[in-house]
Amino acid sequence: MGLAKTEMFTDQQNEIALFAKVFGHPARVSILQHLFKIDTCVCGDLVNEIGLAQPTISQHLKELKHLGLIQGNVEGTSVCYCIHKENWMAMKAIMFEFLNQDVSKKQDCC
Amino acid sequence: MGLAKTEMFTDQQNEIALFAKVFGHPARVSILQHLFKIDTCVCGDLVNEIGLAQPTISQHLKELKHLGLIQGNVEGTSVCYCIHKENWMAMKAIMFEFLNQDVSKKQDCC
DNA sequence: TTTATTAATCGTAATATTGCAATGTAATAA
DNA sequence: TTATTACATTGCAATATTACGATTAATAAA
Repeated sequence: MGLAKTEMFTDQQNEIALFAKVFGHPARVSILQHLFKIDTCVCGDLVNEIGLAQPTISQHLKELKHLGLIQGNVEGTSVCYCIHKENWMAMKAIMFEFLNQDVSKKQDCC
Repeated sequence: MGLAKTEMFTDQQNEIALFAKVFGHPARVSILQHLFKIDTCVCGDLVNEIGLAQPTISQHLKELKHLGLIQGNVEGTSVCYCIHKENWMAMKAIMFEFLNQDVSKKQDCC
């Protein structure tokens, strides 16, 4: 049905999935890496940096913003984007907890 | 077009996106958490554990296996699944590098 | 005001994902 | 041999995602 049955999972599981999903496209990974690489915020050159059309980039930015991972401020006719530090760190903590489950104590089964 | 233009991104960006995408569904998050929680491998009870139909679980397992994050061994009529330790740790290193970019030195712009 | 610039939104086509009923397959049990 | 059990595969309907042309909105520059 193309529709995840979120109601049968915990809030934590759904939250992990939401964050992961936003990283599940290379364009958004690229946007975030670029925002990290440059030391200030980006005002508009993301379209040149990445090779996708402006509406496509705008859509990806919207999704990142919707999850709170980036923030955008209007600066004249352009918009300045940067990582939302606090929310990024909060997301990181959630993802780390999931990824960091200790695998070493598991016995070799199978 | 519903089709990611992977050729315009780096291998690293595409790899991060692939791993993230597989975590982008709560059922797969739930499956992985269950495999971590129990100390041995799971022989079949994932369908009871999670409330989805058997073909649906089977499909999610297939995707996890395809990325190498889990392994499954036939054990009579049932199949035993567990985390693939080595591949999990390799994936973790890649995801950590992406998530762990230092946010503290960025100035407040915007 | 007119024109340019920048980015968001709308509409739409192409493709992907999710979920499950039905069916297939392989191993075991009776 | 004939169930039975456990899981995989197939096929399909419903929904989601991706990408972009066209348009709109807002501000800046002329």
